[in-house]
Amino acid sequence: MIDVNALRENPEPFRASQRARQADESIIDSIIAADSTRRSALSRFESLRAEQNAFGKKVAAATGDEKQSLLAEVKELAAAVKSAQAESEDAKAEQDRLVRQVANLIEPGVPSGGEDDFEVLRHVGRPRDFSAEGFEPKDHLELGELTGGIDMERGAKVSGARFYFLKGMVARLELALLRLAMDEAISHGFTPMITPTLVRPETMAGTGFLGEHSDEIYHLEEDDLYLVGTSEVALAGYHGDEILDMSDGPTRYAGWSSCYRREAGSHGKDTRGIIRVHQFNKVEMFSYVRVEDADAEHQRMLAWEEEMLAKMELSYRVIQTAAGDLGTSAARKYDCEAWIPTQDAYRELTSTSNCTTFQARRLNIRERTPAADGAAGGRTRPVATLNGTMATTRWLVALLENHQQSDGSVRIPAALQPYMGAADVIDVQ
RNA sequence: GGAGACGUGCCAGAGCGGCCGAAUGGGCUUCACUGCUAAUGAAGUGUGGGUUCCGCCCACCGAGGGUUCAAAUCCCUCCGUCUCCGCCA
Repeated sequence: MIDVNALRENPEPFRASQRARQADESIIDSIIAADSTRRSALSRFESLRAEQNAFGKKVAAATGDEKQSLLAEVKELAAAVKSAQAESEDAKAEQDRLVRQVANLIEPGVPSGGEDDFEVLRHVGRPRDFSAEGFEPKDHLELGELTGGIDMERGAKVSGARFYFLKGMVARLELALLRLAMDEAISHGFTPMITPTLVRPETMAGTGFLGEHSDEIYHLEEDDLYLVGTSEVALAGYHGDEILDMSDGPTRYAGWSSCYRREAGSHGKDTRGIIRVHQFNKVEMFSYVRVEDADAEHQRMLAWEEEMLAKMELSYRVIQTAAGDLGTSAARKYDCEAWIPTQDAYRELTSTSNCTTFQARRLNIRERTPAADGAAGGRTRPVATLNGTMATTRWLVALLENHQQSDGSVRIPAALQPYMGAADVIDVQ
């Protein structure tokens, strides 16, 4: 959640952020009003409570008749305390309700506007020219079927639409991709993690996914558990309610997990193949850093993603998402989109977000600041969290299509070959 | 699935309904002593919030409710940990 103290001291950036996100700006003033109501209610309650506490000491010391009369006297006070407490709690709840509706304060330079207002930062590599090579590219599903590697029909039979089986060499290709991604992450200082995919409501809410996107998430009614859409959820919750030591630099985790998405509201979109599915696998980078280091870490994550794309020998572009298309938690987001020949389009393969202190505030994750000139006891403050994609099942789409050969076989990028028993091609069956 | 025990500060571990934000031990920090280390002694050492802000006040003893003038302490629910029995991998 956003920093209410900062908002109170200087509301204008928050108003501007709301405007850029095309969100409700008036809520900022509602929060300021709720905050002052809350604080005066709290003061009232606390002074009454102090009075009651003082009285309680007298009651404890007194005996006999004196005690009885004090008891009669304090009863009224107890009732007043109770109602003041209720008022104060209500005011706090109201402020909370408002504050939780506000998405993260955007970072400077994030373009205003919605989904189509992204900024293209650069293009890397050239899209492969199939007409110059003299053949028409097949799409990833056709290639997957030719190589015996993707079975959508049986996926649908067993589990329904948007489910699939990966088989044989394509299954191995996914494992190779994810293992390389993990190894790359490890080499960048990430600790490998295999995470839970079912989480409690508090964890899901903490990462900011239960807001406007809650219809995207699978919920198990019987157990009140949510299936995660990314291991980011578990990795953010991992240090919930903890005070971290950030003196040795960022704490980095690479999460490997299955991811589940309902894809509600995307009926008819990307229905062919495995580009948009209910279940896929992902290796995700997640960093806890000091606020001052957040921007630099974000740039590093983007660079690491680009390294992976380069190893996969894919051409892509890097975009910065516009404010209105950022998630609730993100203050800035970069996507890398790979060229997909049969769609004549760039499609998202990676996404890296700087969530600044937004998630950490909700999940209560702090660090101890170094004490001034060696004195004991530094203060605590929220850390920043960032996440970024190292690889996902969707990458197979780009790999299959971009590295296909005229006969429908698929070349395996050199970086993946060691993970596939040195095979260099996926043959047609 | 059945029966029971327990959840207190960085760790261990006390805690009659008011004198408990919490004994004691360890750890850690600082200081003193010592040629260095060790040992010893002294002081300090949770988090969040309010404020008339070098001080005072409020809240927090797994979480949430309740009883009471007053709850770490009593009652209920939930979460978690452990033990035993049963069952299944």
